[in-house]
Amino acid sequence: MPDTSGDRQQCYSITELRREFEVSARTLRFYEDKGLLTPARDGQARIYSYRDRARLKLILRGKRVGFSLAEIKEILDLYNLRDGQATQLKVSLEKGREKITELEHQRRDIEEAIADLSRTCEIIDGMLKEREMS
Amino acid sequence: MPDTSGDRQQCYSITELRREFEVSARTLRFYEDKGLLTPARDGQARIYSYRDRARLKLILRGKRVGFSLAEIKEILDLYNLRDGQATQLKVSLEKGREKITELEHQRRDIEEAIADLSRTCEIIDGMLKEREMS
DNA sequence: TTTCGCCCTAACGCTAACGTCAACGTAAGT
DNA sequence: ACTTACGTTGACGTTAGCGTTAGGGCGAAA
Repeated sequence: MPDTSGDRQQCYSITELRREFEVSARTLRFYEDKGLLTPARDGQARIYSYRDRARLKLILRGKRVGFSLAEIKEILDLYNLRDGQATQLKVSLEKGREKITELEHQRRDIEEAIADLSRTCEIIDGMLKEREMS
Repeated sequence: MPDTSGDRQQCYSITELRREFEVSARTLRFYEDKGLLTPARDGQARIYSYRDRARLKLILRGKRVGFSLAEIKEILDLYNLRDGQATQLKVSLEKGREKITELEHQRRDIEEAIADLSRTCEIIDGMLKEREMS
């Protein structure tokens, strides 16, 4: 019987992580300061687990879609609920659904922006082709 | 024959605009400082045209989708090309298409974020229902 | 006339999200 | 023994995007 339990010994140093995601070490420490990441320690050195890596991924995506670090923290906390009182769970559920509708609005904004820009690009393209005629 | 040309005499004071879009007057002036808006003047007072209003709309949407004011300015400039050399037009076209692919990436990010959050919300929901059983 | 309400400029203040620099420890290669 | 690479903790600097006084003008209502 193979041991499938503690097998995920995937660990990362700070430089491994910063290279993979192209962020500075400063940034990773900053996120830790803000409670977004909580890597283990080997003496002083930080050791990032697979879960830390996953969280970082979420953080960066959150940033790309325009969330502040504070908001991202809220979202990360959502993924951390194993325990928690029922009332607390309800609050979290509420927050999660709010974020979702927020994201859906953003998606619409983005689609409109894409549509507008596409139209404009085609107009410019048209202007260029007209000039080629002359 | 009705005059369809100069008919759009739609003008807005700074307070009208700030109320409609729920931004501060300071913000509108700031955007002007940054060259994002260029309202006409009546003495010192700003007079915003219908086009200014449209630009503001674009600015705010740009912000919502995470563009910096500098990037938004670039985009706004795209909408302003009536003149311009052919080479300049090509550059603009290039920029516009870059923004579009950027936006498409963002849309994917957002869709993934929505999917993740939805799953998490359902899990939390499941946890709540389990507790109701006991 | 005084008080409103709306408008202006100029300039300092503030928060977020890091960058950057100083000063230091440790472990490995030469 | 020295350098090089990687790690650490402060702590100050920087940029963007406004907020917030401070100080004043203009026209209508009381």
